[in-house]
Amino acid sequence: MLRAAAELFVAHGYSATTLRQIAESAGIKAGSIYHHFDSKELLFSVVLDEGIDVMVQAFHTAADVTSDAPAPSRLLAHVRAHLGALFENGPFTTAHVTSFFSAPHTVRAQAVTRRDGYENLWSALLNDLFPQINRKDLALHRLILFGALNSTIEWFDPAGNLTLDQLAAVVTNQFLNGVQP
Amino acid sequence: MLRAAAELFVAHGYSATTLRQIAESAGIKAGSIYHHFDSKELLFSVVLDEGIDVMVQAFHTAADVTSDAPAPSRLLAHVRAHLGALFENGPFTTAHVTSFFSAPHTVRAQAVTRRDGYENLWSALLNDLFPQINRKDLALHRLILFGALNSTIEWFDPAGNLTLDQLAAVVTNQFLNGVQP
DNA sequence: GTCTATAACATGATAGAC
DNA sequence: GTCTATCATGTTATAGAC
Repeated sequence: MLRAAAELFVAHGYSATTLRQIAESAGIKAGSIYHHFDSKELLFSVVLDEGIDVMVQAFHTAADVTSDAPAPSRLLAHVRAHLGALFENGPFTTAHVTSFFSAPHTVRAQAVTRRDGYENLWSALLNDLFPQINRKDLALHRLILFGALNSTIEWFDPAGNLTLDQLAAVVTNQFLNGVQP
Repeated sequence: MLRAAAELFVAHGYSATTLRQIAESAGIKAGSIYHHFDSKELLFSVVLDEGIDVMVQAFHTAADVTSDAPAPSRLLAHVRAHLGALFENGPFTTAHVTSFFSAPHTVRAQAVTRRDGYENLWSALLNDLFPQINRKDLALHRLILFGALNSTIEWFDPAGNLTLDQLAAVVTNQFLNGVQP
């Protein structure tokens, strides 16, 4: 049922998604939702939290596998992990990208706070990979990278010609070397 | 009043914004809106169209000014123009980024169609600037760049230490050369 | 061109039976 | 844990006076 809710939130945004739709998609009636969640806002909060968990877990898996690899390989693994969290691990992570602006302010504020942990993981990683670049610049580069990664859900089609591995390679290479061939 | 509507759509998303809010913010009553627009969807459509106009106009201005400059300067001018459309020219362009996913499918489909024109301008520009790179790769690089540019509205503060000119320079340099210092 | 009033309906949430 | 009501309210949209 959390999954059903997340899918609808992703598809229509927070306020356009009704509890009746969620209930129907989960095979129950609307009133029954309140036995599990005290409010619609709280339900959405749980969906977002789940999304963060998926991303954090993907990050740590990538970190374990590539801890002693060269910098470009490590970066590629983490880019691939983030994209995997978006495209392969359900609608929870995607909700952060599509439904964030349609959520009430209180929910947004909570989500931002919880996302900090994940973003700090990335900051530490980049500082570790590129010790010669100062941290302020690196923080900007991270935001640019995040923007590029998250916006892929607006145009990337996992069933298309380009695979996720290839997409990760393109984004990583663009991040490291720019467009110059 | 279009401006008031756009600001509210940006702040709360499509469906969380009510006609009463828009009317109040415009200094009239809700019923009066229907003398100007036939429906809420149509009102939002007009807001989005206005946003595209702003972006296209910014593009052409940048093109006129830098038509015979070297490639990096031309790219920088266009990046700056796009960011200017987002941060300096009102809430119409921003609506495309923040309120897109909370809008009804019909409105989304229209917006996508209308945005094609603007995206084609960019495709032509990049093909012109980087003739040595094949067009398929360049199309991917454009999508990555767009993602980075549009997502700046989630974190960039025009009143902060970093200026728009500096932001444009950082993004352009990252796009051309990557993070390596 | 704006107002008031209202129709017609959808929404989040609650109460109590089973 | 799910159901069937139902409440109270808010929503888009319309009709007609001014």
